[in-house]
Amino acid sequence: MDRHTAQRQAIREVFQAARRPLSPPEVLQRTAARLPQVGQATVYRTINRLLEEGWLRPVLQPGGVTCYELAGLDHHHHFRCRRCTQVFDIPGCLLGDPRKRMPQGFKVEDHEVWLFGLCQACAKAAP
Amino acid sequence: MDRHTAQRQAIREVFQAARRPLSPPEVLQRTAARLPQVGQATVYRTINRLLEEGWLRPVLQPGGVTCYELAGLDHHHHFRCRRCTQVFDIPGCLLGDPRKRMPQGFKVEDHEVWLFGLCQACAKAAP
DNA sequence: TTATTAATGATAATTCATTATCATATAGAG
DNA sequence: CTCTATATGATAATGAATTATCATTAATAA
Repeated sequence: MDRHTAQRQAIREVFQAARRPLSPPEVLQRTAARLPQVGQATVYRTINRLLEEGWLRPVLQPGGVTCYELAGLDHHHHFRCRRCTQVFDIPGCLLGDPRKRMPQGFKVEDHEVWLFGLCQACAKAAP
Repeated sequence: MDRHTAQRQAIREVFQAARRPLSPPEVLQRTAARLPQVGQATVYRTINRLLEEGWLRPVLQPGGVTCYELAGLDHHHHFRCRRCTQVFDIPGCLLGDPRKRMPQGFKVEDHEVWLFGLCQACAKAAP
């Protein structure tokens, strides 16, 4: 049976409030702001449960930690700030039709676009 | 001082022959075809040296092992086969201008495009 | 050819993210 | 309210990639 706990509720609300992909340490930090005693094992366990439920999905960074975002968002891409390493959503799709450039016989099923640079806050702080 | 060894030469030739990014285990396997006694430590050490020399550059996969490719190739993107996990080059750039979709104040410096699906060999084998 | 010193190979150690363990706390059924 | 099974928190263990160690090998300067 599935019990409703303060930890799970808080972690869900953290993701809903973030509006961007979060890493497990980020989830821990934000959840601990409300439940200071929360442990990282609970964060990992809850993330895994929310993945199984289809409420979250993984965001696999090139050369970065795995983050998680709400499942069911519209197709979009991601931006990572090289200074603060936070990941942000870029709405819409930036990709042209890949098929015209593919080698013969390759079947494209999915794609990802990653943008890198400075986020608004870091661009101001380190111009 | 820099000594010329059969291992280094072989590893360089493996990268030049591959024409796609290689993971350290792939480099080890291909190098061992010529130098059966080669150790993985030598592969890692040599890759690091070739990176420092600017002869290789890292290819960081989303959710995959780090691969390496020849530095100085023209701008291109990458395809990963979900069946054999090999990475292939996609020549040219598939990206539209990202600036029109960026949130205010973000500075885009770089980008990556990843395509996923089945490579030619795997598409034939598992249709 | 010899001496020296960098490179190698085998393997131990490290790192970092994630998972397992287990005693305790607590949600929710009755 | 009481009971029981699930969830939690602290921490140990794991797994995978990479790096360090060190005795041995071998490239190259003299």
